[in-house]
Amino acid sequence: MECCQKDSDLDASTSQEVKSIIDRAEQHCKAHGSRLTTKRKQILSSLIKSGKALSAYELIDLCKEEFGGSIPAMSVYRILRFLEDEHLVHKLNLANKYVACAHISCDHEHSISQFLICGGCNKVEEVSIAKATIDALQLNVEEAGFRLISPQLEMNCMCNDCHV
Amino acid sequence: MECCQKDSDLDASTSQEVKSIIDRAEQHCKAHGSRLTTKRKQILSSLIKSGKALSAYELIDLCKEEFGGSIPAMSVYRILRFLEDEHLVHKLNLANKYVACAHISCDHEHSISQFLICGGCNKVEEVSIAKATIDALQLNVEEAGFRLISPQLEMNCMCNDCHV
DNA sequence: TTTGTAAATGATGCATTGTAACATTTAACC
DNA sequence: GGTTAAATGTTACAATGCATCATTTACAAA
Repeated sequence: MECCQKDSDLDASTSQEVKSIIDRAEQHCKAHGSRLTTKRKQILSSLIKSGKALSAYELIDLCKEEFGGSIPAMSVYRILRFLEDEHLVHKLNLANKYVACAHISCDHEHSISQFLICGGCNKVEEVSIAKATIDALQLNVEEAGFRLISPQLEMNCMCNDCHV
Repeated sequence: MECCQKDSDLDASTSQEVKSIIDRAEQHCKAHGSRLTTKRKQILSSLIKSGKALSAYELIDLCKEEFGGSIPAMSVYRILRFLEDEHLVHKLNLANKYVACAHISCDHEHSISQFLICGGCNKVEEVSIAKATIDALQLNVEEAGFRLISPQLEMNCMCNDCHV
């Protein structure tokens, strides 16, 4: 799991890093027979650059700032769903916001993640969970007569920067 | 933890059981210097009877059906916040819905819960989590430089009744 | 090149959710 | 009763998300 450790010093990736991730995402899409179009790239790179969880409407504003043309809300939602289907973006249901997957440049399929969402600045950390922990939660689910649908864990937190 | 096991056969509580829980909730409020008013009782008992997660607007409809008078949306939201503050109701942020706390009739303060939300029928099971599991998740949080705000876990599931 | 087809995006409108701001009613206490 | 604070009602509105249909774009076959 060393392949995808984040640099701990900076959240905003350099433009070079972003470009490299986007390239990687494009390869990924090609391999799946789908296309990473211009608008889709804009949305994805805005998400990557921000390093935060953003709502659909925040993304609209950000893309307008950065790329000029305004993308209608409907398109943003469709694009976000596309990116989700391609596993390039995660939807955080707790906050109704979206984050770029932290593992786009990794080769391996990543497992169940725990998303730590800062209530102050919306920064999101995507950390992996020990299998034993997952198993324990899963056991609770089965004992209650339920089946897990979306095993991603989301927790409301405060990052150390925001915490006073 | 045997005190608050749910009957596994039926979700809808009998009117007698509901009344007893409401009485208990009223005592709880009195002890805190707050009042469980008629409307608040209506909302709470609707939640208890349903045994499901309900949205604010679903609660409006349900209360109108059951008690006649219609409660305005604004009031429902205020009442839900009150009940939350009194720990009689949990807000499920994943679904933007509300459930009655499963431990109103218990004496002990209950610990961190894992909420299993059925995407089919909105039935909710509130199960407790082993301390070791909580610790493992908490450790992830701290290692990432975050602090937990609301440790309640919510997971999208399907109950066996809904799963085909 | 052209043309046909499906994918992608744009535009419009609407249902739902949640809350702000102010008005009114109710409960409790002197 | 009269006073005061809590609780509830009323109105209006902002934000979110999506359904629906219109238009544009990309790509392949003729």
